[in-house]
Amino acid sequence: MSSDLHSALLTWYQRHQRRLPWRGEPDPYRVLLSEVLLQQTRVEQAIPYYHRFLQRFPTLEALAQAEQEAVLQVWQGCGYYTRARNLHRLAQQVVAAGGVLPQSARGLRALPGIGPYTAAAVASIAFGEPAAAVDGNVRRVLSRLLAWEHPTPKQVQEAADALLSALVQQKDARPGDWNQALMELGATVCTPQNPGCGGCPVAAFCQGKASPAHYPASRVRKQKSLELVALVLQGPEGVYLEQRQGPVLGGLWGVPMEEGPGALERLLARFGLDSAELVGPVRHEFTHRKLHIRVYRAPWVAGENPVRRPLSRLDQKILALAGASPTQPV
DNA sequence: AAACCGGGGCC
DNA sequence: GGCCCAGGTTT
Repeated sequence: MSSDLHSALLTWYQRHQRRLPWRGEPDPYRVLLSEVLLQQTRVEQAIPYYHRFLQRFPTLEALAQAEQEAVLQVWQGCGYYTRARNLHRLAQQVVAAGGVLPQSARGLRALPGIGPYTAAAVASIAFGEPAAAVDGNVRRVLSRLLAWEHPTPKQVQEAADALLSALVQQKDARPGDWNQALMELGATVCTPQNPGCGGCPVAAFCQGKASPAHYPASRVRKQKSLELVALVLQGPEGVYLEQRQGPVLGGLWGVPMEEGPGALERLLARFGLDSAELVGPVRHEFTHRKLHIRVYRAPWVAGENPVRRPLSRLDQKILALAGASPTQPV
């Protein structure tokens, strides 16, 4: 009964899986890198960063020896920059402890930036451990299979564990393939909108196919508006940049920015300026923030070429508007 | 449990 | 404009 579901999905996966750069890679470091890049990031967006990152940091040892700023430079534009900082820390910890990645989900889970999903994904894909990896795809696929509208994380994990346990009963079970098959189904067939139930290999087992849009119920997200002022200081050598601190874009560089009433006055006071020229507005959205930035420009005595620093998309927009975009060195 | 953390593609 | 992505950490 249940093994029909397993064989149907695994057979489908053998035939329909996408060719991805990290598929079939034996190097656990590459598997780990791919999984970290794929955290809340679409496959198509992650692929170029995967190649860039490996070209610059081919091994865990190379990554461990790098400066954090160099790591962020490669990660620039990919978002969720704590991933890059944590992966860097992870490399340094593992190399300091002998240079070998833990091979169990439990051991991996203890490393920075590795949560339950990534630990299970790497342990199963790189080391064959039967650990159920539950991501957004698996949550959606199982919610629909079982017609669960409001599944708790625990419920989903237990359902995934049960399915994997049933698979492991069989001979030559490959937990990594099973996890990837579930995720591949969610990414290409059992999609959030307009799922392709007609071509689904497990439609016969699905209790939610009559109304897949009901499962699971979408989450509520609030987006707050924020008023900001940015100051682009232009000197003979380039633009004044500072390293951002704190949780938002931490570790990246950018132009001075202030929030709320009196933001411009505070910025001018910081640099002892009387006035600055209004260049224009920049709008930028994060998942939970809608930023409205008034960009000002003023001459300054010192600055640098922004191409040498890791910048967020937000600061790239600001610099572009101010006519101070990064220029490649000749 | 809920909030917070980027950027992007699709409808 | 809404949705959500091969999630993790903090509160």
